[in-house]
Amino acid sequence: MGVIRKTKAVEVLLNEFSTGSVAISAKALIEQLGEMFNKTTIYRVLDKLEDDGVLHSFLGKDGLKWYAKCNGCTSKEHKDVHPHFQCLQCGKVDCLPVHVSLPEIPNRKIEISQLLIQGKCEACFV
Amino acid sequence: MGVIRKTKAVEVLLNEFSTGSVAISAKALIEQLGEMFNKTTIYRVLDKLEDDGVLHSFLGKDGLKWYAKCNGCTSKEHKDVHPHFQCLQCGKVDCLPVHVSLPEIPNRKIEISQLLIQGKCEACFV
DNA sequence: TTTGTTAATGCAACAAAGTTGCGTTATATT
DNA sequence: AATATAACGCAACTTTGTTGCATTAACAAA
Ligand SMILES: [Mn+2]
Ligand SMILES: [Mn+2]
Ligand SMILES: [Zn+2]
Ligand SMILES: [Zn+2]
Repeated sequence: MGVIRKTKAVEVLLNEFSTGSVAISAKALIEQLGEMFNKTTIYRVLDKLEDDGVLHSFLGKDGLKWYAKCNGCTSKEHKDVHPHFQCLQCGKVDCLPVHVSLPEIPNRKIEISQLLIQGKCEACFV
Repeated sequence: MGVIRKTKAVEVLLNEFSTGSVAISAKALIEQLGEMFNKTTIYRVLDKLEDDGVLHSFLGKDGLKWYAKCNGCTSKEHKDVHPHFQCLQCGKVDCLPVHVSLPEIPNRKIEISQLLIQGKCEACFV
C-alpha cells in the first residue's frame, strides 16, 4: 500500500525529486536526510512512493538502489520504462528518455528489462 | 592478479561452469560447496577467474553477483559482452549470445552497459 | 625426494545496505 | 476534543560480501 498521510518525511522526500530526471540513491538520501529522519522511515517512504507510481527504482552499478521520478505512472500501471546512465567519474545517474529495442529471444516470455549504461556524463565528458 | 596455482578449489569451481552458458550466483556456489570450501575462498577464486578472463560477472535482479563462462576472453581483454536473462519463476539465469544495439546518447561517452532481461525461461514458459 | 618460497586457504571479525518488530507519535476523520 | 491507525524512531537483525592474519599446500629448485 502506498502513501496515505502527507507527513513531513513524504513532503521532504518528494521535494528531493522535484527537479528533472536525475536519480538519487537511497544511500545518498540517508546521508543527506538521516539526521532529520530515521533511515527506516526513508526506506519505507521511498517504497510507498514507488507503489503509488510517483517514483521508480532500479539498481546501479554496485547493486545500490536508486530512485527517480516517474512520468505518467499510477499505482495500477508502471509504464515509464527506460534505460539509465551512470557516470563512472562523478557517479551521477539519470534517466534516459529513449526507447530500447530488445533482441529477439525465442521460446521466452519477456516481462521486464533493465538497461544500465555506464560511461562519462555530459559534465565529465571533455 | 589471477589464478596461479591449480588448487582443489579452482578445479572444483571451474568444473561447475564446464557446461553451457548457464550462470551461477556466488550465493548458490556457497550453498553448494560451502562445506568443502570456505566462502572466502569461493569469493576469491571467482574473482581471480574473472581476472583471467575465464569467467565474467554481473548483477542479477536482486543485486546478487552471478558468474558465467567467458568465450574468447583473456586477462587483457574482456570482449564477451552480451545481455542476460533471468527467469522470474525458477530463478535460472543464462547468457544471451546476441548483440544489443544501444540507443544514441548525445554528449556522453559509453564505456560499459548491462542489460538484464526478465521473464519466463524456455522450461517455465508454457 | 627433500627443501624453500609464497600463493592459497580457513577462520573470525567486520562492513554496508537494507529489513523487521514493536512501542510511541502524529495525521486525519468523526 | 476524542478516536483510529498510519507513520515514525529505535534497536536488533539479516544478507552478501570483504579484510587481516596465521596456517597450509602447490610447485619449482636443489
Ligand atoms: Mn528512470
Ligand atoms: Mn554472460
Ligand atoms: Zn559525471
Ligand atoms: Zn524458468
